[in-house]
Amino acid sequence: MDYETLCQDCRLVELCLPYGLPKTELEQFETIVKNKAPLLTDQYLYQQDDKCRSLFVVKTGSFRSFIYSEDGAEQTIGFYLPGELMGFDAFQHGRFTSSSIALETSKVCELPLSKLNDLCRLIPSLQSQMLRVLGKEIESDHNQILLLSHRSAKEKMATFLLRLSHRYNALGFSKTEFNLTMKRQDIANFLGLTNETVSRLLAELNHQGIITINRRNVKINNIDSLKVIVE
Amino acid sequence: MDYETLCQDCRLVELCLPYGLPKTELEQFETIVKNKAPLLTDQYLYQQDDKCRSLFVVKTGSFRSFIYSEDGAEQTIGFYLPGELMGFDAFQHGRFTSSSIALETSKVCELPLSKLNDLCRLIPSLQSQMLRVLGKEIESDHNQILLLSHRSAKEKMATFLLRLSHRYNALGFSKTEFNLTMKRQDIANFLGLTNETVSRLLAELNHQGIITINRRNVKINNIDSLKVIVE
DNA sequence: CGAATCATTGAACGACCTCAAGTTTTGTGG
DNA sequence: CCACAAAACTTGAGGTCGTTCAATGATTCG
Repeated sequence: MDYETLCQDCRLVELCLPYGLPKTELEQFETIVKNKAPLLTDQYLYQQDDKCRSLFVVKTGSFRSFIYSEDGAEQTIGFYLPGELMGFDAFQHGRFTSSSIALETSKVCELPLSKLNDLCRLIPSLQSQMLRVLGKEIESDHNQILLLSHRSAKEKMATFLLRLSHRYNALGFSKTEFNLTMKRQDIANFLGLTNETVSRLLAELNHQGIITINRRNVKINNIDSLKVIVE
Repeated sequence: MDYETLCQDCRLVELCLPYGLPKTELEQFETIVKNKAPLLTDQYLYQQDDKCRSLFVVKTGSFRSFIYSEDGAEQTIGFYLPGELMGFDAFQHGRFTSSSIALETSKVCELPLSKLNDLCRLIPSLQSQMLRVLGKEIESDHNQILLLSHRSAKEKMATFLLRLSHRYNALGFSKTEFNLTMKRQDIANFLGLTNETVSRLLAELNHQGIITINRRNVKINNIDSLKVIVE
């Protein structure tokens, strides 16, 4: 077996689906994980309406998921960092209702649904984990709804930065300095804004000294100021 | 056993969790369904941060779910009609992350989680149904994100009416005439608008003859016009 | 019947968008 | 490695849609 598929040695195991599984069951889980060739920037992991045969976990890199609305415009639904699962939206009809694209060279673990389902029946705690992760997805969508509904552009921008900071921190990276792997346009679309507005807001935060931004590199100088903006 | 708990005789069974279960398994499922006293208008089904011991299905009436954001303001997350499940957002940490309140006198079926989990292990097709319904919830949240991000107030309003029409139709009710069970304020909040804007938009649609609205009674006179607005 | 809640309507303001031009960075082929 | 084109990003000016504030009307309920 390929070294890379060993969950036991994966630094992300505590954030991932098999979190909390006893060693013997973790070993069972490892056997269903498939490797996939790394994806290059702008390469699709899956496309809307594709038949869904697997779920995917980000191992390295990052992804953007989005939906084509009826008029053909894209709507970004979310960004995925290491340890996060993608593909749940296909559970209803067996086909993906969104597309997922690599924002940089990225690796994923593939979890074939047929095997995953069988294993869930054998391992109740894996079953619970599945539901927990699904609940997390729903909660995160609710937070996004919250953000989009009644927040000013500035609040949206600050929240976006704080959430990224939080997620990178959970991954063991710096919570004050990181690189945005997505375009301004992607952020704007995700937040229900225009890229011009995003550009201006980042410039303003930069000017106020709250962040230092250079292209895609962000340094948060005053995290509390961001929190004040969000309230 | 109370008659009301018999899923076999429930007109909603095709929309509900046990959809597609063979008769013997449906009978098993029925044994875990608990009755609950009907809820009156403005009565909470559950509150944010409550420990989640059960999921709930709307049997009659309707509900509004919402989240208190940090500043204490409410954000309406969704409206629930008969056949729809509530409570999934609690899967992550075992506590509800939203509150649910009856919009009118309403009945629910209660599905105790402990028993439901056990049964899912025994009945694989129930397990699949759970995931399917969860996928539906996620897809519906994604549609809401889509709606909130880049749609004009008019598009939001038209979409809202069309979705209600569609859902009432699926329940066997008229798709052209129904009563709104929620306040203008609730609709506004749900759509990321103000109640004044909702009022004006409904008045405008009424003026154009596309709908006829009288307080909470809506008649859709020209469903195609609504679809044109949505595109 | 009176108070409270819900809904409607008007006028003015402002946040964000649109349009447009310019700058910086990235990518490609010679 | 350079030249050039394309893409990404920034910045400015003006316009618009939806909000805010305010007043009035309709309905519900004790």
